[in-house]
Amino acid sequence: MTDQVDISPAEWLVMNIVWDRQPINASEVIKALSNQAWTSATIRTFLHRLVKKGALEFEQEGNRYIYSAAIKRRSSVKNASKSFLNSVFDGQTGPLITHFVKSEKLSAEDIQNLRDLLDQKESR
Amino acid sequence: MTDQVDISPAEWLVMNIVWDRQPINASEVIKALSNQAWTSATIRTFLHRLVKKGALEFEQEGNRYIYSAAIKRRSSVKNASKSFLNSVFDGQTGPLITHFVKSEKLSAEDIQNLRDLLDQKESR
DNA sequence: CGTAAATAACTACGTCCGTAAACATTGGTA
DNA sequence: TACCAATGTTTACGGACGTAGTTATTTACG
Repeated sequence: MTDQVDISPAEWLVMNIVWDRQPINASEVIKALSNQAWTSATIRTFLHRLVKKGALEFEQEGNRYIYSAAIKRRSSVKNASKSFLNSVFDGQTGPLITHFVKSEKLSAEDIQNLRDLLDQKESR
Repeated sequence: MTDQVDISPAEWLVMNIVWDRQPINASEVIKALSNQAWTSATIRTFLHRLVKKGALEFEQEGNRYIYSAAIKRRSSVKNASKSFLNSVFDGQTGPLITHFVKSEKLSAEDIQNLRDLLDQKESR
């Protein structure tokens, strides 16, 4: 509700790093994303844009910035998930979940967690 | 694998109509999307672009086109879902499913279906 | 047959995105 | 202190996207 910042797919990778390890500086983010085929300049652009969008904030320390998230992960995930649900699955949650259960791997633990969740869900 | 056509969020709404009701002409698509705040010209642009992308094909009948999907819904959903999973949930299916189970409504039927699915999933 | 209505094709336009190079600034090191 | 390396800032660019107006074509109706 309060947030509503649009995060692009590439930017999501950056945000997830920051949410996981904030506060964090640019070179650490770059290192964490070295598996992606991006130059450091590209990642710095993403950081810059995310600050401009209001998704990140920073504190200056010497000549570098230490980034932190300025928006909540929970609500950002919620926004993005809702959009995805509505466009790809026409708002139908059942089919969406079915799809992921069917086509992705789940550990025994994941499965047990889900069973528990479904129990809770039902008993209310 | 074979497909790999990028479908934008707005285009997904169009594709879902077509997959559900093909073959279908433009004005039927427009009517089906009258809940969206789009002019008919906008929707015609989407149809046009989708043909160009190879996601739709058509047969001419008089002065109008009858559209059908040229790509499989299953694999398109799979592609889009994979991208979403990777960017927003960092590839982790468990958290993704948990999120949707927690934050969206599920009918008793949905829940039962899921339980069955989990049983199958486990026993192999 | 002429003309209006429907339909498709073409054009447009600002923004976002992925992708980065070029430039400016600052701080550490020789 | 001079200069290189790291870091941030600015600029760039083509393509996709949402959004639609304009133009051309075709068909149905009066």
